[in-house]
Amino acid sequence: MLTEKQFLDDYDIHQYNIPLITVDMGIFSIIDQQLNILLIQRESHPDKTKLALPGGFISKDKDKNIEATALRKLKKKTGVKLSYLEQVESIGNATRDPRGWSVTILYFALIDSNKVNKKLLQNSSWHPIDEVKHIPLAFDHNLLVKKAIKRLRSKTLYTALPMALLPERFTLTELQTIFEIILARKLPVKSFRRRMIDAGVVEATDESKISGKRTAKLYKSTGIKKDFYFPRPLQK
Amino acid sequence: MLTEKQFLDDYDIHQYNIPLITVDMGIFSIIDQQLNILLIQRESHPDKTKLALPGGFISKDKDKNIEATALRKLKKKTGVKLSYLEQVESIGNATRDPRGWSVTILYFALIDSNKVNKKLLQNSSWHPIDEVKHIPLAFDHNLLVKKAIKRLRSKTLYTALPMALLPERFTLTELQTIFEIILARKLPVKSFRRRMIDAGVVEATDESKISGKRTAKLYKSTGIKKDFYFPRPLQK
DNA sequence: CGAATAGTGTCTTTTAGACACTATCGG
DNA sequence: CCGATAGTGTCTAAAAGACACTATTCG
Repeated sequence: MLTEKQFLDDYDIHQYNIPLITVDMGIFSIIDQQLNILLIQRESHPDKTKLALPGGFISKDKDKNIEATALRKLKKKTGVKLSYLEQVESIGNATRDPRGWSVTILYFALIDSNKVNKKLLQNSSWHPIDEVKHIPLAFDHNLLVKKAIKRLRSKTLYTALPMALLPERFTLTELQTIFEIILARKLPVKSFRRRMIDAGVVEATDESKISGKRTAKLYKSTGIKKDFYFPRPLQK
Repeated sequence: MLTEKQFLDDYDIHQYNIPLITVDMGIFSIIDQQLNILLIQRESHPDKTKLALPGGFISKDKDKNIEATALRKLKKKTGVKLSYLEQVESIGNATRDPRGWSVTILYFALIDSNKVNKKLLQNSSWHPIDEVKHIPLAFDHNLLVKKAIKRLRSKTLYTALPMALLPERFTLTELQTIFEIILARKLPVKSFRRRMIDAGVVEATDESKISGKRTAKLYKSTGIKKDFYFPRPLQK
Protein backbone atom coordinates (compact mmCIF):
# COMPACT_ATOMS: atom_id res chain seq x y z
CA MET A 1 0.00 0.00 0.00
CA LEU A 2 1.37 3.38 -1.03
CA THR A 3 1.54 6.29 1.37
CA GLU A 4 0.65 9.69 0.03
CA LYS A 5 4.33 10.67 0.06
CA GLN A 6 5.38 7.63 -1.97
CA PHE A 7 2.56 8.29 -4.38
CA LEU A 8 3.62 11.89 -4.94
CA ASP A 9 7.29 11.00 -5.32
CA ASP A 10 6.40 8.64 -8.15
CA TYR A 11 3.93 11.00 -9.75
CA ASP A 12 4.64 12.06 -13.32
CA ILE A 13 2.08 14.24 -15.03
CA HIS A 14 3.42 13.18 -18.44
CA GLN A 15 2.12 9.68 -18.05
CA TYR A 16 -1.35 11.18 -18.43
CA ASN A 17 -2.82 12.18 -21.71
CA ILE A 18 -4.00 15.66 -20.76
CA PRO A 19 -5.11 18.50 -23.01
CA LEU A 20 -3.06 21.55 -23.94
CA ILE A 21 -3.94 24.59 -21.84
CA THR A 22 -3.55 28.30 -22.61
CA VAL A 23 -4.73 31.70 -21.41
CA ASP A 24 -6.10 34.16 -24.00
CA MET A 25 -6.75 37.83 -23.45
CA GLY A 26 -9.38 40.16 -24.88
CA ILE A 27 -7.73 43.54 -24.21
CA PHE A 28 -10.10 46.43 -24.88
CA SER A 29 -9.53 50.14 -25.18
CA ILE A 30 -11.29 53.11 -26.69
CA ILE A 31 -9.47 54.64 -29.66
CA ASP A 32 -10.95 57.35 -31.88
CA GLN A 33 -14.36 56.94 -30.28
CA GLN A 34 -14.47 53.22 -31.09
CA LEU A 35 -14.13 50.10 -29.01
CA ASN A 36 -10.86 48.44 -30.05
CA ILE A 37 -9.29 45.11 -29.23
CA LEU A 38 -5.60 44.27 -29.26
CA LEU A 39 -4.52 41.56 -31.71
CA ILE A 40 -1.12 40.10 -32.44
CA GLN A 41 0.17 38.57 -35.61
CA ARG A 42 1.17 34.99 -34.90
CA GLU A 43 4.86 34.31 -35.50
CA SER A 44 4.79 30.55 -35.29
CA HIS A 45 2.76 27.54 -36.34
CA PRO A 46 -0.08 26.75 -36.21
CA ASP A 47 -2.04 29.51 -37.98
CA LYS A 48 1.25 31.39 -38.53
CA THR A 49 0.78 35.02 -39.73
CA LYS A 50 -2.90 35.09 -38.80
CA LEU A 51 -4.16 37.62 -36.26
CA ALA A 52 -4.95 36.27 -32.80
CA LEU A 53 -5.71 37.31 -29.25
CA PRO A 54 -2.61 37.82 -27.10
CA GLY A 55 -2.07 34.84 -24.85
CA GLY A 56 -0.01 31.79 -24.26
CA PHE A 57 0.96 29.12 -21.84
CA ILE A 58 0.86 29.21 -18.08
CA SER A 59 4.38 29.37 -16.69
CA LYS A 60 4.59 27.01 -13.74
CA ASP A 61 7.63 28.96 -12.56
CA LYS A 62 6.61 32.55 -13.13
CA ASP A 63 2.87 32.42 -12.34
CA LYS A 64 1.46 31.66 -8.93
CA ASN A 65 -2.09 31.44 -10.29
CA ILE A 66 -4.06 31.85 -13.52
CA GLU A 67 -4.71 35.54 -12.99
CA ALA A 68 -0.96 36.05 -12.71
CA THR A 69 -0.58 34.49 -16.16
CA ALA A 70 -3.20 36.89 -17.51
CA LEU A 71 -1.50 39.90 -15.90
CA ARG A 72 1.88 38.81 -17.21
CA LYS A 73 0.51 38.56 -20.77
CA LEU A 74 -1.18 41.93 -20.39
CA LYS A 75 1.97 43.63 -19.16
CA LYS A 76 4.12 42.05 -21.85
CA LYS A 77 1.87 43.31 -24.64
CA THR A 78 0.90 46.73 -23.31
CA GLY A 79 3.20 47.69 -20.44
CA VAL A 80 0.07 48.17 -18.31
CA LYS A 81 0.51 46.60 -14.89
CA LEU A 82 -2.89 47.11 -13.31
CA SER A 83 -6.25 47.33 -14.93
CA TYR A 84 -9.64 45.75 -14.79
CA LEU A 85 -9.28 42.04 -15.42
CA GLU A 86 -12.02 39.43 -15.38
CA GLN A 87 -12.17 35.75 -16.24
CA VAL A 88 -14.83 35.14 -18.87
CA GLU A 89 -14.97 31.41 -19.52
CA SER A 90 -12.89 28.37 -20.33
CA ILE A 91 -13.40 26.88 -23.75
CA GLY A 92 -12.07 23.45 -24.57
CA ASN A 93 -12.69 20.87 -27.26
CA ALA A 94 -11.00 18.49 -29.62
CA THR A 95 -11.14 20.71 -32.69
CA ARG A 96 -10.21 24.28 -31.78
CA ASP A 97 -6.47 23.74 -32.16
CA PRO A 98 -4.85 21.47 -34.77
CA ARG A 99 -2.31 20.35 -32.14
CA GLY A 100 -5.15 18.44 -30.48
CA TRP A 101 -7.57 18.67 -27.56
CA SER A 102 -7.00 22.08 -26.04
CA VAL A 103 -8.45 24.34 -23.41
CA THR A 104 -8.16 28.11 -23.20
CA ILE A 105 -9.05 30.24 -20.23
CA LEU A 106 -10.39 33.50 -21.62
CA TYR A 107 -9.92 36.81 -19.77
CA PHE A 108 -10.84 40.32 -20.69
CA ALA A 109 -9.08 43.51 -19.65
CA LEU A 110 -10.06 47.16 -19.95
CA ILE A 111 -7.34 49.76 -20.26
CA ASP A 112 -6.98 53.47 -20.87
CA SER A 113 -5.11 53.49 -24.18
CA ASN A 114 -3.08 56.53 -23.08
CA LYS A 115 -1.35 54.31 -20.55
CA VAL A 116 -0.13 51.85 -23.16
CA ASN A 117 3.58 51.72 -23.82
CA LYS A 118 3.62 52.07 -27.58
CA LYS A 119 7.10 50.60 -27.94
CA LEU A 120 5.67 47.23 -26.95
CA LEU A 121 3.14 47.25 -29.77
CA GLN A 122 5.65 45.71 -32.19
CA ASN A 123 3.73 42.81 -33.66
CA SER A 124 0.41 43.81 -32.13
CA SER A 125 -2.16 46.40 -33.13
CA TRP A 126 -5.55 47.81 -32.19
CA HIS A 127 -8.59 46.87 -34.24
CA PRO A 128 -12.12 48.29 -33.99
CA ILE A 129 -14.39 45.45 -32.93
CA ASP A 130 -16.70 46.01 -35.90
CA GLU A 131 -13.83 45.25 -38.27
CA VAL A 132 -12.63 42.21 -36.33
CA LYS A 133 -15.91 40.47 -37.11
CA HIS A 134 -14.86 40.33 -40.76
CA ILE A 135 -11.26 39.21 -40.24
CA PRO A 136 -10.71 35.44 -39.95
CA LEU A 137 -8.63 35.16 -36.78
CA ALA A 138 -6.46 32.21 -35.74
CA PHE A 139 -8.08 29.18 -34.09
CA ASP A 140 -11.56 29.94 -32.67
CA HIS A 141 -10.56 33.45 -31.71
CA ASN A 142 -13.49 35.09 -33.51
CA LEU A 143 -15.72 33.20 -31.09
CA LEU A 144 -13.58 34.22 -28.12
CA VAL A 145 -13.81 37.88 -29.15
CA LYS A 146 -17.58 37.52 -29.35
CA LYS A 147 -17.77 36.01 -25.87
CA ALA A 148 -15.54 38.70 -24.37
CA ILE A 149 -17.62 41.49 -25.95
CA LYS A 150 -20.83 39.87 -24.78
CA ARG A 151 -19.56 39.78 -21.21
CA LEU A 152 -18.34 43.39 -21.43
CA ARG A 153 -21.73 44.55 -22.70
CA SER A 154 -23.61 42.62 -20.08
CA LYS A 155 -21.46 44.13 -17.32
CA THR A 156 -21.97 47.57 -18.84
CA LEU A 157 -25.73 47.22 -18.39
CA TYR A 158 -25.40 46.40 -14.70
CA THR A 159 -22.25 48.09 -13.40
CA ALA A 160 -20.02 51.14 -13.79
CA LEU A 161 -17.18 49.02 -15.13
CA PRO A 162 -16.46 51.05 -18.29
CA MET A 163 -14.94 53.75 -16.06
CA ALA A 164 -11.82 51.59 -16.29
CA LEU A 165 -11.43 52.73 -19.91
CA LEU A 166 -11.11 56.40 -18.92
CA PRO A 167 -8.35 58.40 -17.18
CA GLU A 168 -8.62 59.36 -13.47
CA ARG A 169 -10.75 62.42 -14.15
CA PHE A 170 -13.54 62.54 -16.67
CA THR A 171 -16.76 64.35 -17.44
CA LEU A 172 -20.10 62.59 -17.19
CA THR A 173 -20.61 63.20 -20.90
CA GLU A 174 -17.34 61.38 -21.62
CA LEU A 175 -18.44 58.52 -19.39
CA GLN A 176 -21.80 58.32 -21.10
CA THR A 177 -20.12 58.34 -24.51
CA ILE A 178 -18.00 55.33 -23.49
CA PHE A 179 -21.14 53.47 -22.43
CA GLU A 180 -22.79 54.37 -25.74
CA ILE A 181 -19.78 53.14 -27.70
CA ILE A 182 -19.75 49.80 -25.89
CA LEU A 183 -23.49 49.26 -26.16
CA ALA A 184 -23.64 50.70 -29.70
CA ARG A 185 -26.68 52.79 -28.87
CA LYS A 186 -27.69 56.17 -27.41
CA LEU A 187 -28.67 56.46 -23.75
CA PRO A 188 -30.97 59.03 -22.17
CA VAL A 189 -28.87 61.80 -20.59
CA LYS A 190 -30.98 62.42 -17.51
CA SER A 191 -31.24 58.79 -16.38
CA PHE A 192 -27.59 58.15 -17.01
CA ARG A 193 -26.35 61.05 -14.87
CA ARG A 194 -28.88 60.39 -12.13
CA ARG A 195 -27.91 56.72 -12.05
CA MET A 196 -24.18 57.40 -11.66
CA ILE A 197 -24.52 60.22 -9.15
CA ASP A 198 -27.32 58.77 -6.98
CA ALA A 199 -25.60 55.40 -6.68
CA GLY A 200 -22.40 57.13 -5.63
CA VAL A 201 -20.13 55.46 -8.16
CA VAL A 202 -18.75 58.85 -9.19
CA GLU A 203 -17.78 61.84 -7.13
CA ALA A 204 -17.64 65.43 -8.35
CA THR A 205 -14.25 67.15 -8.14
CA ASP A 206 -13.86 70.95 -7.97
CA GLU A 207 -12.22 70.98 -11.39
CA SER A 208 -13.83 71.56 -14.74
CA LYS A 209 -12.81 70.96 -18.29
CA ILE A 210 -13.15 73.19 -21.30
CA SER A 211 -14.16 71.06 -24.20
CA GLY A 212 -15.08 73.72 -26.70
CA LYS A 213 -18.36 75.13 -25.47
CA ARG A 214 -19.67 75.17 -21.93
CA THR A 215 -17.16 73.76 -19.42
CA ALA A 216 -18.02 70.39 -17.92
CA LYS A 217 -17.48 69.29 -14.34
CA LEU A 218 -14.83 66.63 -13.84
CA TYR A 219 -15.70 63.54 -11.84
CA LYS A 220 -13.67 60.69 -10.43
CA SER A 221 -14.47 57.14 -9.50
CA THR A 222 -15.32 56.51 -5.86
CA GLY A 223 -13.68 53.10 -6.15
CA ILE A 224 -16.78 50.92 -5.80
CA LYS A 225 -16.37 49.21 -9.09
CA LYS A 226 -15.44 45.56 -9.02
CA ASP A 227 -18.55 44.21 -7.34
CA PHE A 228 -21.11 47.02 -7.39
CA TYR A 229 -24.30 46.27 -9.29
CA PHE A 230 -26.95 48.88 -9.91
CA PRO A 231 -30.38 47.85 -8.60
CA ARG A 232 -31.68 47.71 -12.18
CA PRO A 233 -29.97 47.38 -15.55
CA LEU A 234 -29.88 50.12 -18.17
CA GLN A 235 -33.01 49.56 -20.21
CA LYS A 236 -33.57 51.68 -23.30
CA MET B 1 11.49 26.68 -42.78
CA LEU B 2 8.79 24.42 -41.42
CA THR B 3 5.39 24.17 -43.04
CA GLU B 4 2.38 23.97 -40.73
CA LYS B 5 2.02 20.28 -41.58
CA GLN B 6 5.63 19.46 -40.71
CA PHE B 7 5.26 21.43 -37.49
CA LEU B 8 2.17 19.50 -36.44
CA ASP B 9 3.68 16.14 -37.34
CA ASP B 10 6.58 16.84 -34.99
CA TYR B 11 4.42 18.30 -32.26
CA ASP B 12 4.52 16.56 -28.88
CA ILE B 13 2.55 18.09 -26.05
CA HIS B 14 4.73 16.28 -23.52
CA GLN B 15 7.74 18.37 -24.32
CA TYR B 16 5.89 21.23 -22.62
CA ASN B 17 5.64 21.61 -18.91
CA ILE B 18 1.91 22.18 -18.66
CA PRO B 19 -0.33 22.10 -15.59
CA LEU B 20 -2.63 19.28 -14.62
CA ILE B 21 -6.24 19.94 -15.60
CA THR B 22 -9.46 18.58 -14.13
CA VAL B 23 -13.20 19.23 -14.12
CA ASP B 24 -15.00 19.42 -10.74
CA MET B 25 -18.74 19.36 -10.21
CA GLY B 26 -20.93 21.01 -7.60
CA ILE B 27 -24.08 18.88 -7.88
CA PHE B 28 -26.97 20.35 -5.92
CA SER B 29 -30.31 18.92 -4.93
CA ILE B 30 -32.98 19.62 -2.35
CA ILE B 31 -33.32 16.87 0.27
CA ASP B 32 -35.48 17.19 3.39
CA GLN B 33 -36.04 20.87 2.74
CA GLN B 34 -32.31 21.58 2.68
CA LEU B 35 -29.87 22.40 -0.09
CA ASN B 36 -27.53 19.43 -0.42
CA ILE B 37 -24.36 18.86 -2.40
CA LEU B 38 -23.02 15.52 -3.61
CA LEU B 39 -19.60 14.53 -2.26
CA ILE B 40 -17.51 11.43 -2.88
CA GLN B 41 -14.98 9.82 -0.67
CA ARG B 42 -11.63 9.82 -2.45
CA GLU B 43 -10.28 6.34 -3.08
CA SER B 44 -6.77 7.24 -4.15
CA HIS B 45 -3.93 9.58 -3.32
CA PRO B 46 -3.64 12.46 -2.81
CA ASP B 47 -6.05 13.31 0.03
CA LYS B 48 -7.20 9.67 0.05
CA THR B 49 -10.35 9.06 2.16
CA LYS B 50 -11.23 12.75 2.36
CA LEU B 51 -14.53 13.97 0.94
CA ALA B 52 -14.34 15.81 -2.37
CA LEU B 53 -16.43 17.14 -5.22
CA PRO B 54 -17.07 14.59 -7.97
CA GLY B 55 -14.80 15.25 -10.91
CA GLY B 56 -11.80 14.08 -12.76
CA PHE B 57 -9.80 14.31 -15.91
CA ILE B 58 -10.96 15.28 -19.35
CA SER B 59 -10.97 12.23 -21.61
CA LYS B 60 -9.56 13.23 -24.97
CA ASP B 61 -11.28 10.21 -26.48
CA LYS B 62 -14.68 10.26 -24.81
CA ASP B 63 -15.32 14.00 -24.52
CA LYS B 64 -15.78 16.29 -27.48
CA ASN B 65 -15.71 19.39 -25.26
CA ILE B 66 -15.47 20.41 -21.60
CA GLU B 67 -19.22 20.36 -21.05
CA ALA B 68 -19.23 16.75 -22.25
CA THR B 69 -16.73 15.93 -19.52
CA ALA B 70 -18.99 17.57 -16.94
CA LEU B 71 -22.05 15.71 -18.23
CA ARG B 72 -20.16 12.43 -18.22
CA LYS B 73 -19.12 12.92 -14.57
CA LEU B 74 -22.69 13.89 -13.67
CA LYS B 75 -24.16 10.84 -15.30
CA LYS B 76 -21.58 8.52 -13.76
CA LYS B 77 -22.34 9.73 -10.24
CA THR B 78 -26.09 10.24 -10.41
CA GLY B 79 -27.46 8.52 -13.50
CA VAL B 80 -28.98 11.87 -14.50
CA LYS B 81 -28.38 12.59 -18.17
CA LEU B 82 -29.83 16.04 -18.57
CA SER B 83 -30.08 18.81 -16.05
CA TYR B 84 -29.12 22.39 -15.61
CA LEU B 85 -25.37 22.70 -15.99
CA GLU B 86 -23.31 25.87 -15.85
CA GLN B 87 -19.61 26.61 -15.87
CA VAL B 88 -18.68 28.67 -12.82
CA GLU B 89 -15.00 29.47 -13.05
CA SER B 90 -11.57 27.98 -13.60
CA ILE B 91 -9.26 27.97 -10.62
CA GLY B 92 -5.58 27.27 -11.04
CA ASN B 93 -2.48 27.79 -8.96
CA ALA B 94 0.70 26.14 -7.80
CA THR B 95 -0.54 25.09 -4.37
CA ARG B 96 -4.05 23.64 -4.64
CA ASP B 97 -2.88 20.13 -5.49
CA PRO B 98 0.25 18.47 -4.05
CA ARG B 99 0.92 16.91 -7.46
CA GLY B 100 1.86 20.40 -8.66
CA TRP B 101 0.47 23.34 -10.62
CA SER B 102 -3.11 22.42 -11.41
CA VAL B 103 -6.21 23.91 -12.92
CA THR B 104 -9.79 22.86 -12.31
CA ILE B 105 -12.79 23.93 -14.33
CA LEU B 106 -15.69 24.17 -11.90
CA TYR B 107 -19.27 23.44 -12.97
CA PHE B 108 -22.48 23.34 -11.05
CA ALA B 109 -25.54 21.21 -11.75
CA LEU B 110 -29.06 21.29 -10.35
CA ILE B 111 -31.02 18.08 -10.22
CA ASP B 112 -34.32 16.81 -8.89
CA SER B 113 -33.15 14.26 -6.31
CA ASN B 114 -36.04 11.93 -7.22
CA LYS B 115 -34.38 11.36 -10.57
CA VAL B 116 -31.14 10.13 -9.06
CA ASN B 117 -30.28 6.47 -9.53
CA LYS B 118 -29.53 5.49 -5.95
CA LYS B 119 -27.52 2.43 -6.93
CA LEU B 120 -24.82 4.74 -8.25
CA LEU B 121 -24.41 6.50 -4.92
CA GLN B 122 -21.91 3.89 -3.71
CA ASN B 123 -19.04 5.97 -2.48
CA SER B 124 -20.88 9.27 -2.74
CA SER B 125 -23.42 10.92 -0.48
CA TRP B 126 -25.54 14.03 -0.08
CA HIS B 127 -24.51 16.65 2.47
CA PRO B 128 -26.44 19.74 3.56
CA ILE B 129 -24.39 22.76 2.55
CA ASP B 130 -24.42 24.15 6.09
CA GLU B 131 -22.61 21.05 7.31
CA VAL B 132 -20.11 21.00 4.46
CA LYS B 133 -18.72 24.32 5.69
CA HIS B 134 -17.39 22.51 8.77
CA ILE B 135 -15.94 19.44 7.01
CA PRO B 136 -12.39 19.79 5.70
CA LEU B 137 -12.71 18.64 2.10
CA ALA B 138 -9.90 17.45 -0.17
CA PHE B 139 -7.71 20.02 -1.94
CA ASP B 140 -9.35 23.48 -2.12
CA HIS B 141 -12.82 22.01 -2.47
CA ASN B 142 -14.29 24.01 0.41
CA LEU B 143 -13.49 27.09 -1.66
CA LEU B 144 -14.99 25.53 -4.79
CA VAL B 145 -18.21 24.71 -2.91
CA LYS B 146 -18.36 28.33 -1.75
CA LYS B 147 -17.94 29.64 -5.29
CA ALA B 148 -20.59 27.29 -6.66
CA ILE B 149 -23.10 28.29 -3.96
CA LYS B 150 -22.35 31.96 -4.54
CA ARG B 151 -23.10 31.59 -8.24
CA LEU B 152 -26.26 29.61 -7.54
CA ARG B 153 -27.49 32.30 -5.13
CA SER B 154 -26.67 35.09 -7.50
CA LYS B 155 -28.57 33.36 -10.31
CA THR B 156 -31.49 32.75 -7.94
CA LEU B 157 -31.81 36.51 -7.40
CA TYR B 158 -32.04 37.21 -11.13
CA THR B 159 -33.56 34.18 -12.81
CA ALA B 160 -36.02 31.30 -12.35
CA LEU B 161 -33.22 28.76 -12.39
CA PRO B 162 -34.16 26.90 -9.17
CA MET B 163 -37.12 25.40 -11.06
CA ALA B 164 -34.54 22.84 -12.22
CA LEU B 165 -34.56 21.39 -8.69
CA LEU B 166 -38.27 20.53 -8.86
CA PRO B 167 -40.26 17.90 -10.78
CA GLU B 168 -42.25 18.82 -13.91
CA ARG B 169 -45.29 20.03 -11.97
CA PHE B 170 -45.07 22.07 -8.81
CA THR B 171 -47.05 24.57 -6.77
CA LEU B 172 -45.93 28.17 -6.48
CA THR B 173 -45.52 27.67 -2.75
CA GLU B 174 -43.14 24.78 -3.41
CA LEU B 175 -41.21 26.95 -5.85
CA GLN B 176 -41.02 29.78 -3.36
CA THR B 177 -39.82 27.39 -0.65
CA ILE B 178 -36.95 26.26 -2.91
CA PHE B 179 -35.95 29.88 -3.45
CA GLU B 180 -36.09 30.49 0.30
CA ILE B 181 -33.93 27.43 1.00
CA ILE B 182 -31.29 28.54 -1.48
CA LEU B 183 -31.24 32.14 -0.31
CA ALA B 184 -31.63 31.15 3.36
CA ARG B 185 -34.27 33.81 3.93
CA LYS B 186 -38.03 34.38 3.64
CA LEU B 187 -39.49 36.09 0.60
CA PRO B 188 -42.69 38.12 0.37
CA VAL B 189 -45.45 35.89 -1.04
CA LYS B 190 -47.22 38.47 -3.16
CA SER B 191 -44.12 39.76 -5.01
CA PHE B 192 -42.84 36.28 -5.59
CA ARG B 193 -46.00 34.99 -7.23
CA ARG B 194 -46.53 38.17 -9.24
CA ARG B 195 -42.94 38.03 -10.46
CA MET B 196 -43.15 34.44 -11.69
CA ILE B 197 -46.58 34.75 -13.28
CA ASP B 198 -46.23 38.21 -14.85
CA ALA B 199 -42.87 37.36 -16.40
CA GLY B 200 -44.37 34.19 -17.86
CA VAL B 201 -41.72 31.80 -16.54
CA VAL B 202 -44.46 29.54 -15.18
CA GLU B 203 -47.74 28.47 -16.68
CA ALA B 204 -50.78 27.27 -14.73
CA THR B 205 -51.97 23.76 -15.49
CA ASP B 206 -55.57 22.62 -14.85
CA GLU B 207 -54.42 20.26 -12.12
CA SER B 208 -54.27 20.89 -8.42
CA LYS B 209 -52.55 19.26 -5.54
CA ILE B 210 -53.82 18.41 -2.11
CA SER B 211 -51.13 19.16 0.38
CA GLY B 212 -53.06 18.94 3.61
CA LYS B 213 -55.32 21.98 3.70
CA ARG B 214 -56.48 24.05 0.77
CA THR B 215 -55.47 22.53 -2.58
CA ALA B 216 -52.82 24.39 -4.54
CA LYS B 217 -52.72 24.94 -8.29
CA LEU B 218 -49.97 23.09 -10.13
CA TYR B 219 -47.72 25.04 -12.47
CA LYS B 220 -45.12 24.03 -15.03
CA SER B 221 -42.11 25.77 -16.48
CA THR B 222 -42.67 27.56 -19.78
CA GLY B 223 -39.14 26.66 -20.78
CA ILE B 224 -37.61 30.13 -20.74
CA LYS B 225 -34.98 29.36 -18.18
CA LYS B 226 -31.43 29.26 -19.39
CA ASP B 227 -31.07 32.90 -20.40
CA PHE B 228 -34.09 34.69 -18.99
CA TYR B 229 -33.32 37.47 -16.52
CA PHE B 230 -36.00 39.29 -14.56
CA PRO B 231 -35.90 43.05 -15.04
CA ARG B 232 -34.87 43.45 -11.39
CA PRO B 233 -33.33 41.13 -8.80
CA LEU B 234 -35.21 39.89 -5.76
CA GLN B 235 -34.58 42.49 -3.10
CA LYS B 236 -35.84 41.80 0.38
C1' DC C 1 -66.86 26.52 12.47
C1' DG C 2 -61.86 27.07 13.30
C1' DA C 3 -57.16 26.34 11.94
C1' DA C 4 -54.12 26.17 8.33
C1' DT C 5 -52.62 26.92 3.95
C1' DA C 6 -53.43 29.29 -0.77
C1' DG C 7 -53.94 33.30 -2.92
C1' DT C 8 -55.41 38.56 -3.85
C1' DG C 9 -56.24 43.90 -3.65
C1' DT C 10 -54.16 47.85 -3.35
C1' DC C 11 -51.10 51.37 -1.50
C1' DT C 12 -46.35 52.88 -1.27
C1' DT C 13 -41.42 52.99 -2.79
C1' DT C 14 -37.68 52.88 -5.92
C1' DT C 15 -35.55 53.80 -10.03
C1' DA C 16 -36.00 54.04 -14.91
C1' DG C 17 -37.59 56.83 -19.32
C1' DA C 18 -39.62 61.15 -21.68
C1' DC C 19 -39.06 65.58 -22.68
C1' DA C 20 -39.13 70.30 -22.15
C1' DC C 21 -36.56 73.35 -19.88
C1' DT C 22 -32.39 76.28 -18.01
C1' DA C 23 -27.15 77.36 -17.71
C1' DT C 24 -22.69 78.56 -19.44
C1' DC C 25 -19.25 79.53 -22.68
C1' DG C 26 -16.83 81.05 -27.13
C1' DG C 27 -17.09 83.73 -30.99
C1' DC D 1 -26.78 87.37 -28.80
C1' DC D 2 -26.56 82.93 -31.07
C1' DG D 3 -25.28 78.21 -31.31
C1' DA D 4 -23.58 74.40 -29.04
C1' DT D 5 -22.79 71.68 -25.28
C1' DA D 6 -23.78 70.80 -20.12
C1' DG D 7 -27.07 69.94 -17.02
C1' DT D 8 -31.98 69.99 -14.46
C1' DG D 9 -37.22 69.74 -13.15
C1' DT D 10 -40.77 67.03 -13.13
C1' DC D 11 -44.16 63.86 -14.93
C1' DT D 12 -45.06 59.05 -15.97
C1' DA D 13 -44.09 53.96 -16.01
C1' DA D 14 -42.54 49.43 -14.34
C1' DA D 15 -41.81 46.35 -10.95
C1' DA D 16 -40.76 45.64 -6.11
C1' DG D 17 -42.32 45.57 -0.88
C1' DA D 18 -45.99 46.03 2.90
C1' DC D 19 -49.82 44.32 4.72
C1' DA D 20 -54.47 43.51 5.37
C1' DC D 21 -57.62 40.92 3.27
C1' DT D 22 -60.36 36.80 1.03
C1' DA D 23 -60.76 31.69 -0.44
C1' DT D 24 -60.66 26.78 0.18
C1' DT D 25 -60.17 22.60 2.49
C1' DC D 26 -59.95 19.21 6.45
C1' DG D 27 -61.42 17.62 10.62
